[in-house]
Amino acid sequence: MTAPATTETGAAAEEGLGFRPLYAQVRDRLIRRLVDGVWAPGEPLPSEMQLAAELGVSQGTVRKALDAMAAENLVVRRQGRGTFVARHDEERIMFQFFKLVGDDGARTFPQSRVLSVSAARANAGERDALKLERDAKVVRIRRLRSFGETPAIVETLTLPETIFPGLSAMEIPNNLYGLYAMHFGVTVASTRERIKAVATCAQDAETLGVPAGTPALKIDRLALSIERQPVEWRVSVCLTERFHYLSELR
Amino acid sequence: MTAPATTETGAAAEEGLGFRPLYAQVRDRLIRRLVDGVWAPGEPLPSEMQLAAELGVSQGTVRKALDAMAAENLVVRRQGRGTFVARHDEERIMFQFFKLVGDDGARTFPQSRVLSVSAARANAGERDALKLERDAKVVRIRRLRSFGETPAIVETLTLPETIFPGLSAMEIPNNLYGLYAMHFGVTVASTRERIKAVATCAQDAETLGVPAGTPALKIDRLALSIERQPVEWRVSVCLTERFHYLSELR
DNA sequence: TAGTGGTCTAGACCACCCT
DNA sequence: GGGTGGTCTAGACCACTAA
Repeated sequence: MTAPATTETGAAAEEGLGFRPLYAQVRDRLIRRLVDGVWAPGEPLPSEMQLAAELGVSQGTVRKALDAMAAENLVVRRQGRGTFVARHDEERIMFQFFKLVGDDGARTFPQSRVLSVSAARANAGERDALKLERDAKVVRIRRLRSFGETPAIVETLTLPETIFPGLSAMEIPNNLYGLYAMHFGVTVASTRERIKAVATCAQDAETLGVPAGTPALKIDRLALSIERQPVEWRVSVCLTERFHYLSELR
Repeated sequence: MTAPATTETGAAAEEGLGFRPLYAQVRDRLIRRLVDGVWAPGEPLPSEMQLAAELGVSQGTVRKALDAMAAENLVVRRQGRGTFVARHDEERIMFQFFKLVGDDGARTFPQSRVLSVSAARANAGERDALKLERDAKVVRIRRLRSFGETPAIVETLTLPETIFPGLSAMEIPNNLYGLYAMHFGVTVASTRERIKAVATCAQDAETLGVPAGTPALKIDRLALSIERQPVEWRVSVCLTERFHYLSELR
C-alpha cells in the first residue's frame, strides 16, 4: 500500500473526540493485552513487524506505540533481542518508586517485619483515598522496615479487598509490588506522594526505638494501576538521620 | 539524495566512542546554539525544514532532535505555530521545580523577603556542593518566603561569583531563575533535591515565628545548567503544617 | 547468519494557527 | 491560503544479540 494515511481519523472525529493518533490507538490496544495478561512479565512481545502485520499498520506506527510504552516503564526494549513486558523485580522498584537513599549515596532496599495484618470495613479516610464505595472492605498491613539492624520506617498500608482477595491470609513478602503483579495481576504504574515533616507520635517512636517527638518524614503514597485506578494507600513514617529522600527534577 | 544513511557514523566509530546517532549530534548542535544565546527565550527557532536544509539532514532527524529537547523542557513545540525556546517565567518554574503544594491542592507561589545578601570566599561545604576551586568567591542570599501572611520557608542560597558577577549588588527578585536567564544567560535545566525531616534550630524558628524544635522539611537543592554545571546551591527549611511536598513518580 | 530493535530518509497527508 | 508541527507509511541500512 502506497496509499495516504487516512485510517481511523474520520471515525474518531465523528465520535466527537477531537482526533486520536493511530499510534495512540495501537498503544491502547497493546496495553489492553498487557492488562489482560496475554504476555507475562519478563516475556517478549511479538516483533514490531509481526505486530504491524497483525494490527494492519506500518512498523513505524507500532514502533511509536512501543516507544511510548517504554517511556511509561510498561515494556523494556533491548536492541537485537526484543521488547519485553516490564518486570516488577526488586531492582526496578528500588530505582523507580523507592526514593530513600543513604547520605553516602548508597541505595539499599530495607528489610521488612510485618507487625499486623487485618481485614476490615474501610473507614472514611480510606474510602476517600482509594475511591471506594461505602461498606467496601479493605486489608490493612502495618510493618517496620529496617536498614540492617537500624529501624527506619514504620508504615501502614491499606488495600481494597476486591482487588486483592485473600491477601490478609497470605504470607506478606518484602517486595509487595512483585506480589501484586504475580498473584493478582495488578501492575503499579505510577505513584503520587505527599511529604510532610512531623514529630513522631508515641506509638511510632516506640516501634522505631527513638524518643517521641523525633522529627520524621511522613510520606503519604497513593499507588495507581496502569488503568489509573487507586490500588494501594500507604503512609510511611521515616527517620532521616542517615538517609534522605531523593528527588530529581527536569 | 536517495542515498542510504551513512553520515557521521564512521567518524564517531573511529573516535572510539561507540556510535552517536545523527539526531543526537543535531540535538547537541542546537543546544550549543541555545547556550550561546543565538535565539532568545520565547523566540521561535527556524522551522524544521529550514534547520534540516541548513544542517544537511532530513526533516525527520531534526524532528527527533527537537522532540528530545522538548522532552528536556528546553524548547516548547506548538502545532501550527512553531518551536520556541523555553521561557523561565513564574508558571513554568512553579510547576517544574517548585513542589510545595497546599493541602487543599492549591499551587500558589510564595512571596519572598530578602534577609541578607553578601559576597564571600566559599567555605568547604560550598566548594564541595558547587564543585568550586579553592579561593573561589560566592554570593550568599538568605530570604524568608511566605504564603500570604504566613511565613513558611527560610532559605539560604549560594551562587558562584564567576557565573553571576555583580549579583550581590543587584536587586533580588522573587523569581530568581528568571533573573539567571535574563541577566546572566544561565538556564537551570534540572535540580537534585535531598530531603530530610529536622527540628528547626533557634534562629530559623525565630525567623519563621514558630517554637524552636518544630519539625520542618530541610530541602537541599543543587541546580544544574543545561551543560550540567552546578549553578546554585539552596538549602530550604520548610514548615509543612498546611503544605506538603508533592512527588509524582512513573 | 538470521532476526531484532535503532536510525535515517523521503514523501504524503492531517490538524492547527494566523492573516 | 500558506505555513507550522504532527502523523503515517515504506524502504533502506546500522548495531546488537544469539544460535
